[in-house]
This record gives sequence, C-alpha cells and structure tokens, in this order.
Amino acid sequence: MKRTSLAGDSCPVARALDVFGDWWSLLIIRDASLGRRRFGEFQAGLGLAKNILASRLRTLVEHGILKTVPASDGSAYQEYVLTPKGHGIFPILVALRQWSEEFDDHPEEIATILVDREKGKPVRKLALFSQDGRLLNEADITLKQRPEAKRARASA
Amino acid sequence: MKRTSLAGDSCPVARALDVFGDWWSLLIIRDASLGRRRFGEFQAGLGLAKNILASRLRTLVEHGILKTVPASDGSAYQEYVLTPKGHGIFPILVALRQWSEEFDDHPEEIATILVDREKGKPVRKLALFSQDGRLLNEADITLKQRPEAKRARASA
DNA sequence: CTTGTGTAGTTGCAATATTAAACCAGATGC
DNA sequence: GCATCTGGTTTAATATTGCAACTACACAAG
Repeated sequence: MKRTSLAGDSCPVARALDVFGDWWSLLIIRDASLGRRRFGEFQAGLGLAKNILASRLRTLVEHGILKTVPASDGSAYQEYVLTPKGHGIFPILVALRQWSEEFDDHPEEIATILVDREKGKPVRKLALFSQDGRLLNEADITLKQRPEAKRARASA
Repeated sequence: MKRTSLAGDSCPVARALDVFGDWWSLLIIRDASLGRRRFGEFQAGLGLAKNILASRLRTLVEHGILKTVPASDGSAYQEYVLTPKGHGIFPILVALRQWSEEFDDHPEEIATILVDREKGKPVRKLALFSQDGRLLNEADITLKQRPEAKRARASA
C-alpha cells in the first residue's frame, strides 16, 4: 500500500516526477536556485515541518540533485547546493512560473517577474523549436518509439 | 494539520504546484494531452485507484484545466478534455521530459522521443530568450519585484 | 570549563491522504 | 429483460504529513 512508485516507468515525465514530483521538492529546489543553502533557511522560508524537510533533503541528495558541502561561513555545519543535475531543473521552474503568469486566476497576487539580468526586461516565453529552427506548438509534435539500438551491447 | 496549501503564496511556482503539483495530476494531464478522454482510459493507463482518479479529475475540472464534454462516440457518457488553460501546461511536460532525457540515470529505459510531426526529427531543447533575442541561462536572469504587487504571504 | 543559545536534525503521536477492494447505479448490448 | 460495462462512491487498512517535544552537537560568553 505504499505510494505507487513511478521509478520504473518508461515515460520520462513520470520518471522525473518520481524524483521531485511531490509536494515540497520543487519548492526546495526553487529556494536552492535562489541561493538558499542552509537547513534553517529552507525551513523558515518554506514553513514545512523539519522532519519532512530532512526527509526531502535526504532523497534529493540521494538522487544527485543536491549535494552537501561544508558551510561557506567557515562553521562546522553543512550546506545544501544544487548539482548540475539540480540546475537542470531550472527550465521546469521557468515553465511553471510562466504558466501561472499566463493562466492564474489571480495574477495580481504574483509578487515577482523574471527578468534578464543585463537589461532588466521580462524574458520571453519558453519556446520549442524543431531541429531546423521552426517554432513548434503542441499540435506540431508527436511521440516516436525510441530506436532500441544505440548502446553497445555488453560493454565487454 | 491539513496538507499545507500553497494557494495564497506569492510565488508563481508554488501557485502552479498548488493546482497540479500532486502525485497524479500531471500524469493525468499528460494522458489527456495524448488524447485520452475517458475515466476508464485514465484509470487503466495510470493504474491508480478509482477514488483518487475521481478526486483528481474533479479538482482539475474545478481549476479549469479539464472540462467535461459529451462522449465523442455518441454514448451517454462524458469525456474529459483539456481546456486552453490545460493545454498551457504542455511546455511543463516538455521540460520534465527533457530533464529526464538529459539527466536520468537509466535513459535506456525511456521508451519514446519527442519529434516534430512534419520532419519526424527530435525537437530542440526548450530555450529561454531575452526580449531582444539573446539566449539566456540560469545565471543570466534575476527576479524583480512586480510593481503593483498586492498583498500576499511568503517567499519569492 | 561551564553555562546558555542556535542549528540541525530525530522521535512520537494525531490527523490526513492514499490504496485496494467491495459495492452500486445507470447505460449498453444481446 | 438480463447480464455486463462504465463510472463512479464507500469502507477499511496502511502510509504519509504535520506538529511538538526532545536530542546532540556547535558556538559564544563569562
């Protein structure tokens, strides 16, 4: 009766959700990407229970999204920072943000906007392009079975 | 002691997660975007308990992501289809997929690839551009306080 | 070195959510 | 009309979440 795991699923969306698809993980990752590093910072900023936070940090570290490093202030504590795999989640956060900006019923409650650091102007919407540079929308794409070949069989 | 709601949060990421950030909603939306419409299709395809599915469908309809329509086969049953707000989640699904494709520890278990329908070639990675067309990455952006930010609690 | 305070958790318990399975009503098919 | 299919709801067991209390160690002051 455990919560059903999506780990072995063949769908990459499900596989991603299996790693950080719970109620808090993406918010922890968001805070990490904003520079929060310490257990107490996450706990105070998110307002979640400490046992839940400890559990989430543990699994995010296990999955290689966060790693622990010695505290940057020279103390004996540790800090949690994003790995490259964790930084790879950034586009997902942007996509979530842009969906709320476009479709939220109360957009006036949104406090911040994403701007490019150089010019201070809002960014464009994330866009999907074909290999030859055409702009694609949902109707222009389809799923194809992955060619099973690829990896050299038996790396012997 | 209820599961803490993120609905009133000022962060657009949290607001999006409040709507479809649970264990099953995004998978239901994924299936809907692949053309699944019937309760039984979702239930069989996802393998989740029927009461959970019923509950999720109800809240997704309440949030305006799905709507019910008369069955397309002329029967007296109803079907669930994505609204424009629901179709707007598509880039999030793409971002999740691309993260798994790039960072999953067992990418050989991923069954499908996303191709453009016209040429049948894999799509490019989602990309974020500035208003004047420069390609941006995580380090090139920053958050700015929204000018007319109204009341709200908590973080960025 | 002793006391006090802050940080980072763990533990125990109550409340809530998820699951699986049984049940049920209306629609469909024969 | 009767059996079956579809789309749920109900019930009971189990798992997860949230909260509060507790602990262990770090650090700072005296």
